[in-house]
Amino acid sequence: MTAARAVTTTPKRRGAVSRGDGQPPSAPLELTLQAEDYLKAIYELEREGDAAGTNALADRLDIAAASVSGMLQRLARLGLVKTERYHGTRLTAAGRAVALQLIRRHRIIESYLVARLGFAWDDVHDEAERLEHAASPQLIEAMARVLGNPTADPHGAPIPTASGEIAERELASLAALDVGASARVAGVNGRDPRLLRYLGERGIRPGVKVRIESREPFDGPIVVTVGREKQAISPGAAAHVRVEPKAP
Amino acid sequence: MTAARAVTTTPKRRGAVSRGDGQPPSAPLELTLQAEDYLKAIYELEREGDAAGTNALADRLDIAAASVSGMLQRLARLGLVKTERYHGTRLTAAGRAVALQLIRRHRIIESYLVARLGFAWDDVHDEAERLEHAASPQLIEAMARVLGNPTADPHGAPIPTASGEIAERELASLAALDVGASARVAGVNGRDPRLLRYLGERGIRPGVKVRIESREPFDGPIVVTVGREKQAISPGAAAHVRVEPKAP
DNA sequence: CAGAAAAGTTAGTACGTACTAAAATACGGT
DNA sequence: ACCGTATTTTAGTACGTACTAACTTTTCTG
Repeated sequence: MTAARAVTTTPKRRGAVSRGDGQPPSAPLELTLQAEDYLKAIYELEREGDAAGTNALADRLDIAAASVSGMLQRLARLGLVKTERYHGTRLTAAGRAVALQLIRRHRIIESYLVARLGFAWDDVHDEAERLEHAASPQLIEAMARVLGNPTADPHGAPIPTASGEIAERELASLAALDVGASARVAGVNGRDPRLLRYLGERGIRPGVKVRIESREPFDGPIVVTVGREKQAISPGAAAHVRVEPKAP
Repeated sequence: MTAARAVTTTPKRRGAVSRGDGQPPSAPLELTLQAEDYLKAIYELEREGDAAGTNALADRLDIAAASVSGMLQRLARLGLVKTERYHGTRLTAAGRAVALQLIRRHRIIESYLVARLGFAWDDVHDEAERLEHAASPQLIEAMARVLGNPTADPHGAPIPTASGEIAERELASLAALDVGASARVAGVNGRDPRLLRYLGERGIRPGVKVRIESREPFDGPIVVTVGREKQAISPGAAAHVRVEPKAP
């Protein structure tokens, strides 16, 4: 068969996940599931430090750094991020709005699964991770309504409002507290259900009071009092526990 | 920069939507969202006639016929369909199993949205269409449990069991009934919410008894008695109403 | 401050999924 | 049996997203 030139004649929009939220006035802004994941990850990394580094992103998303570079350029083209060549990436206002909506979806879904469908708090992350890309705003708001518009998810993380405001508290990591300090557990970061279960079994859950008893050198265990029991946990695990420091 | 040969070194699996149902023993079988949509559409077309034609599929999925051809070859490679060149496509047993699981997901989600989240029966299709690809088996079974394992969705369509059995009833189209015949509405086919709402407003809903009063020639309206009122509807709309014929 | 290590980018490739245009096949009616 | 139309497939292209390899830039350390 001989050559046939394909004359590009405005094909229709493809690849993006339509969530059926018809916004006729202005921007359609349909993002792919992957793009959404990047934005959320950038948001989180920005919160944990400064601009999100390419390798850190690659690590978190389990994607090769080179691929991340490429995607960041695409997101920059869409006006969702601002990348400073060789110096990390930040969300623009538009990008942050998308990320916050995703986080709202995620946390409401987690809350709903635990409250209404009998899921364990340590077993909802992956489910929410998938559903957050598929759920329409109507579904999310219906879930929120049924739950009485919760303000925190089962891990203690605050839920952004529908208009994208989030009550970020000043939190420290359990691993960073001094010996003798007391704190209230605000939440537990982390995607790994085993870690969540492990901590949960030791009583480390949102709302619980803890006190640092001692810490061993050379990355040794941290001993904390939880309720009336003492628990020795690794600094690695403790790093995922977000706490609200208290006066002794 | 000079040429660099990319040496293919077994990259990791990509593109498919992992639903987190870890089946370590045999087949992973992770399908993309699109592949799943094709399988469902083929299932439906097979039920409405014989092998699914490429154009019919293209029509239903709103995709160019050429693209459908390509995808069918991929699905055939995966052993999910059997295509007889130029003569339509059928699901294999494996393909049918996937389609039935999707239909189960879809119908349970629809049921749940109506029963627990205040959605209107004519407004759940699109939401379910997206969620069915993201929901894990655990979520689906949790929803089913909460609802008491329903056997039909809000449109009256039967829900396949978790093991893939479906109670397909012998149904006729309202458009095909003779004048004077009575029937019970079993369900309404269709993705178009306007049609569903239109019919619903006229009392045509699953479970309702109808009687054909008259039909006009040249594709004219069909007059049916619904409850104690007479309604004149177009044959096009009537064709979407599935009924269980009854003795007069 | 130089050189090594770390971090990031570019180049080239692959695959899934879509498109248009054009060719091939099948089918119904004269 | 033939011809035109409908259906389907192939050819060629595009784009998003991923990969590895190789290169560049920045940062850290002796």
